[in-house]
Amino acid sequence: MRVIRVLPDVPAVDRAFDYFAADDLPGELCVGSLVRIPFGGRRVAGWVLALDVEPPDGVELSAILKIVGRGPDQSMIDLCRWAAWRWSGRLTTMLRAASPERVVNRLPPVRVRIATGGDANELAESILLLGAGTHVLQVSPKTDPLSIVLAAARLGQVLAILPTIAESQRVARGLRASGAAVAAWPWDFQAAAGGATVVGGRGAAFAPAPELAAVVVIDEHDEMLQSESSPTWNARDVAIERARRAQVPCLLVSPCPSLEALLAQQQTSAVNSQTDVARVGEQFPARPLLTAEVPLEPRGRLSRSQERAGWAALTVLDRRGEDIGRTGLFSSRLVEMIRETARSGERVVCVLNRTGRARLLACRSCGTLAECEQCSAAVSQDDNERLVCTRCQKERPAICLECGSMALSILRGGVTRAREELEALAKEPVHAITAASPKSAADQSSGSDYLAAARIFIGTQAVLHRLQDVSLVAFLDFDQELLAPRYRAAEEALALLMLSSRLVGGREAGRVGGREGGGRVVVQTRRPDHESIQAALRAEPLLVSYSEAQRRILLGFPPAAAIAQVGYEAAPEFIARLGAPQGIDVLQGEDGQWLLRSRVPGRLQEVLSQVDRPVGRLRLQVDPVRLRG
DNA sequence: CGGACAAGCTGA
DNA sequence: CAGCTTGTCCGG
Repeated sequence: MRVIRVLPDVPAVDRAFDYFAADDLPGELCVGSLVRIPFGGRRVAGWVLALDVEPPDGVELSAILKIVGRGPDQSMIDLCRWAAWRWSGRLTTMLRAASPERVVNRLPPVRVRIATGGDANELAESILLLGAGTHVLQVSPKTDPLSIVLAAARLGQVLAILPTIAESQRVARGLRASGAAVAAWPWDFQAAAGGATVVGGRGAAFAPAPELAAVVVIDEHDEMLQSESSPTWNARDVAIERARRAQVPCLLVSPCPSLEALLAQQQTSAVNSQTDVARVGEQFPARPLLTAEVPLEPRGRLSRSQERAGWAALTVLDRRGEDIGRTGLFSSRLVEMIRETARSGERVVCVLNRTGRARLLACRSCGTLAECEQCSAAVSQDDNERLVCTRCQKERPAICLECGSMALSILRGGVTRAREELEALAKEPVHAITAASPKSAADQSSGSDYLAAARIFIGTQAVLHRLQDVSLVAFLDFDQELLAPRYRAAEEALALLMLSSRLVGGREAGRVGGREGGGRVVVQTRRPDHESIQAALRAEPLLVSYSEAQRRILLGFPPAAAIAQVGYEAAPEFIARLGAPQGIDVLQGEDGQWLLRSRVPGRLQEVLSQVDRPVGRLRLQVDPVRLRG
């Protein structure tokens, strides 16, 4: 009979309990094993956190019911603890991410089968030779991720993390073809634990890898790498920490590197020592924040000509001189380009990040802005022509609250309205695609229906992920991206232009894309000098990094500061319990949410871990991709 | 989270 | 005061 410590798989219970474990239970009992336990009158799953512990006196222990299977090992539990600390989340949430989807009973002997064939990226190979540390590799939009992963997969077991599962599966196929043993996360826990090269989405950051030789993050700037619900852990940052602990190189790959990546690269030489790998008490090594002294230079870069070749030719349509109220969303020059492209049988995609029919309306007779009768936020008009509040979702018919008039004019239109407008201008069918429209509708592989022959599409930025073989991508209102009330707006805008470059250039091996491919990206803007546009125009993404770094330092946003957003009913009580700790700024937002900010490394995490959560719904998001919501 | 139990409200 | 609702606590 042994006494073991188990963390119940109950989100609200962030505490371990001790249990007896009979010696004759079938299955192997080790740290990280998944077990079934009686808990509070129920039977729940749990993780074994420690074996042969000293039980506290005065408590009657129960016995575990069953050893279910294998789970995350000790090093992965430690990494989960770090992530729970870093993003002020619960250990349970992180352990779930690190556990197999289905029961795994036996682990195969560890045997690494490395990649031998395939076209490995030479630049990646040379950077990997530098050894342990975080290395930023700035590539071209059309650099094939597979070639990068292949370069790493020659070293041994590799962890390859990509923003989407779909793209990770493409890379997995390529890796298999070159002779590597591949584990597709989240399905192949067993193979990963057996030494296969792991390929997956952000969750793969927590896959087992006993013989880890390198970690590769593809498109490390991509927001998909961050969890949108709290804890808002970011796979890139988990990858950096994981590689540091394992003393292996971490390759952060992107055509438009994030400030987080460039900062992390700078730090590895300073922070990367064996001594701080072990956790001391509950304290973790805090990474420095961005300062003006940090050089923003990727360690690896393609030649200028190689890099430029992947960025599509960008046409900037300056609308400063125009009366937008009269000319609408489509400048005559743009309509011309759209018609011309469609006439030659090629595909056009227009991007407008506003759904529905109208996003801002005013009464035609009295001029009053249409507001929500309940919370007075601006209302938008949905496809059914009813008015919907953008804040509280309350619906009402399209009537002016002031004078009862039913004639409302659209000040800012959405995709539905723009589609009608474009169809009239282009004189050919235009297809609207939004995140809400069915996935297969625009997928040319799905069928031989009329959409396969369709040439003009319009939609929110979701279209950029839905279509292939496009010759023209047009952003109808790029200022909306540039001036979005989000602190990452400039980087996000550049990422959109990068993604568009891929779309018009294609990234298939042997296909010529980007500038040489003839595809075009067009932006309509009143801010033609904005650094995001200039960066794409000159194929020099670091232009955004330089100006962004200054702005983040000035305004106190990540990675120059740590921030946390606190919301929901329990927020006031949480803030009250927090008090006014040193090194933390507490700012109250107008929408009942609070923003916490600290410019002292690790201080925010330290303070947040000391506050005990009040009862009730609480949203606590550390360094989220987006504020508000 | 979900069950147990205690404290408060209602109705005859 | 039974019977039910609402709140708080705790689980090994």
